[in-house]
Amino acid sequence: MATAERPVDDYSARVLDVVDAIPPGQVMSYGDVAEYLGSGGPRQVGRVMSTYGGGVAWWRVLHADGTPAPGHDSAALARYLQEGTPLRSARPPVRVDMRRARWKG
DNA sequence: GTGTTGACAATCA
DNA sequence: CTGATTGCCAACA
Repeated sequence: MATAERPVDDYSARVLDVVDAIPPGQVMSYGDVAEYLGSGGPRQVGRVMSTYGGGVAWWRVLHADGTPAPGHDSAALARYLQEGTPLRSARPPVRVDMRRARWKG
């Protein structure tokens, strides 16, 4: 086997897979991803994102109130404007219109 | 085994 | 909007 791809855990792999499946212009909250997986909780998803999130569209994963991750709100805003994500506030505090941008698998 | 912390969520003041 | 509080789950010292 020699398939030593990402030594990521099974749970982390699922989280990354879901995030990678989110289409542009759409977003999911940490709790939504956790619920989608049916295991763990929003905190586990957030922890996975902080560890392996660098390989996926982390900006498509935000808080339940539509605010992007900390330290990336500026970068995330640029992505939203580029992807055409429905924003409620186009300037800090950046807020995404979860009512429309919320994606379900 | 216990206590603290965390890219959370929801509610109340 | 800020702060406090509770619930949830896992990692870490």
